[in-house]
Amino acid sequence: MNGRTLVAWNLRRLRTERGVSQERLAADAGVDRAYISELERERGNASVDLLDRLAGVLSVQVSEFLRVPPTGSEKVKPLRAGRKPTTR
Amino acid sequence: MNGRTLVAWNLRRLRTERGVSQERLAADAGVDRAYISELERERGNASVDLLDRLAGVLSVQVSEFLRVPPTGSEKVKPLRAGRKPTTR
DNA sequence: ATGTGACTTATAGTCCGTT
DNA sequence: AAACGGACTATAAGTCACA
Repeated sequence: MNGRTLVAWNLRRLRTERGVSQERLAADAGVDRAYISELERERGNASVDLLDRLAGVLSVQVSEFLRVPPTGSEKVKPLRAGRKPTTR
Repeated sequence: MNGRTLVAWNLRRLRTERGVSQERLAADAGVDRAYISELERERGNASVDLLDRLAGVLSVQVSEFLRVPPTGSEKVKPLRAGRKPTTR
């Protein structure tokens, strides 16, 4: 998984986790809404400085953007038939 | 510690650990030698794609570049006078 | 609320050199 | 081998209108 994909994935994850819109995030970080959209679709190639600003707004470490997603979370894999998982 | 500083620190760390010159790393990653120098001195603001290429050459995950150095390794702090620390 | 295209401007990244 | 500068070129970053 390359860096650009990681950024896209994590950015969208962190943003939606917080229930904030691209518009809102963009405004808070002082970037353009269209660019956030591009980053989340892997069309933009963010600089470290930009990641820094976004990390600040989202209150996370910059490194969060390069975190590798746990296997199985990339595509929301359909569960294999069988015993229903116990609610942890 | 901001992203740019982390990249500078980790890039130099990973490169020197391997005993490779800026010139050599630059050539292998297909980037300019002068730019590697800038990155290590926090003057350059790398893009994620570039970090990707460097990570490839250095055989590490991209996230390595944003790893926070262990406390005490930033400046090679002079030891406080007193009991000599036991070799762990 | 997000995606996209067309456009501008700032800067990432190159290439030449010198110290 | 690395820091540093200047002049360049490619593209990140920002703006806007519209689907």
